[in-house]
Amino acid sequence: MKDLLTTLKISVPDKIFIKDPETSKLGKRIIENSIIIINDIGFENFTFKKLGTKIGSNESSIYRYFESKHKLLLYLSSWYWAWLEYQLVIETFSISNQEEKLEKAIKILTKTVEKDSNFSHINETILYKIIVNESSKSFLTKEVDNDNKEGYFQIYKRLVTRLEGMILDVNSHYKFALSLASTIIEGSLHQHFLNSHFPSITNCDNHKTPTKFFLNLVFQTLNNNE
Amino acid sequence: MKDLLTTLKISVPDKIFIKDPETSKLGKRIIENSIIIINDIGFENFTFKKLGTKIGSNESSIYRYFESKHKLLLYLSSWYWAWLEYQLVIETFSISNQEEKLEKAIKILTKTVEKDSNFSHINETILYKIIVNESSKSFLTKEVDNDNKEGYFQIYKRLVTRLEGMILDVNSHYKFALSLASTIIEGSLHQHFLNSHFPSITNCDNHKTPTKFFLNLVFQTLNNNE
DNA sequence: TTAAATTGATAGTATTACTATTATATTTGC
DNA sequence: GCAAATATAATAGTAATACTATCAATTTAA
Repeated sequence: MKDLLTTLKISVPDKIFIKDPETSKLGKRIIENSIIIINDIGFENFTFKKLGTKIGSNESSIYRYFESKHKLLLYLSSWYWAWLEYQLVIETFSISNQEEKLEKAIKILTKTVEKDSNFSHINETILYKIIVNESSKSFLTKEVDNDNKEGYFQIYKRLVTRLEGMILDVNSHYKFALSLASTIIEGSLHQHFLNSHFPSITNCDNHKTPTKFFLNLVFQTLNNNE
Repeated sequence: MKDLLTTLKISVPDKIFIKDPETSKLGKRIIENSIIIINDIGFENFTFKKLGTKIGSNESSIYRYFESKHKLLLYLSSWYWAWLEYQLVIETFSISNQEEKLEKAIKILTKTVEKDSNFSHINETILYKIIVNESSKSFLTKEVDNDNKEGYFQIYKRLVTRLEGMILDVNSHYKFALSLASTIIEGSLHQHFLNSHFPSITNCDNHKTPTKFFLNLVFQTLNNNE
């Protein structure tokens, strides 16, 4: 897996950026350090000026890569979902038993990202924290329909429909496969968030993981619909 | 129900505001019109200046009620959850059958708010849209732990634990009652959002409602855990 | 009716989220 | 190895945001 990722490039819809940050040293520093700063101070407090200062570069140079910090967030989100999708496809590819395949998929999609794979300038552990805390802001805007039309959420949507397919392969009669798939993916982020900030309204912790919660939820539901 | 609400006051943690908007005409106009503007232009584009212009009042006067627009969002969220909690308690109070009670609770918590009750200056239908689109932003911040300590999320958390109680009354062996409760409440908002903006990743629509999805999910799960 | 409280008007500040211009490096193609 | 193209840096500027402060005018309550 790791080896494959050193040669393969995660690719993000190219309308998201003005200039592909993967094509230059500065671009990579922008991505690497924006992840660190957003995690440190939050997306609202993050500015291109602060990023410029941190990387010893100029605000105006960053604007040549991304037209706004919102686009940068879209980029980071897309990158993360592409990275997860990649793992999902590789790690479930050879599993022929459908239940086993779905189980593996849910494990991948609901786990905490704890180890940085170190194959690039992107620290996936920190990026995962940003996804938990900030990624909803990429679509909870007045521009969401326009952004969607531009294709900025295609990877995320493709991931949901992949999971839907696996759900239907286990039970083709189930009527809410898409809703269940989207609930697993968003709900898992939410349970991780609650574990960190509102432990009184989740059962999830290091032992009772979101993975266990969703595995139980999904299989009890699928095993008992028609 | 409606009659009761004309005499009862929905109460919100009082540290959220500087001056209680319910105690004056201006305060009520602030609440009434902030809901309208936030729904129109989104929370990011909403400012106290724009609100002041709309209600023919001064920016500085609004600051005497809320120290920031974030506090106003916390107020609106708390108000909404208190309003929902009120309905939940009243409408499930006299149901003795536990399954029936939980069913009723899920129906209340996952339904689309479509009719304005008209008992006050607050339009619940529009407020509901704000909850769907903006309420996550009330806790997805760097200040969340502090805000939580101040008690700003107490009504929301109480609502989740009420639902947890009802889940446990149906199946006391189930290990994820809190996580299921929080998933129902947040997940339902998310499915409504997807229905409006990303219909390709949800099965939910006017006929296949989030209510049906969650009712099926919850009862299949609870009926098959120990 | 007088004081207290509320609201309005105006001004001011630091920061944000950019755009524009010009100068200086760096890379590349021949 | 050098010119041309491209990328980056520096500086300046703008309208808007998210406030705070002050003081005057108005309303309300004792």
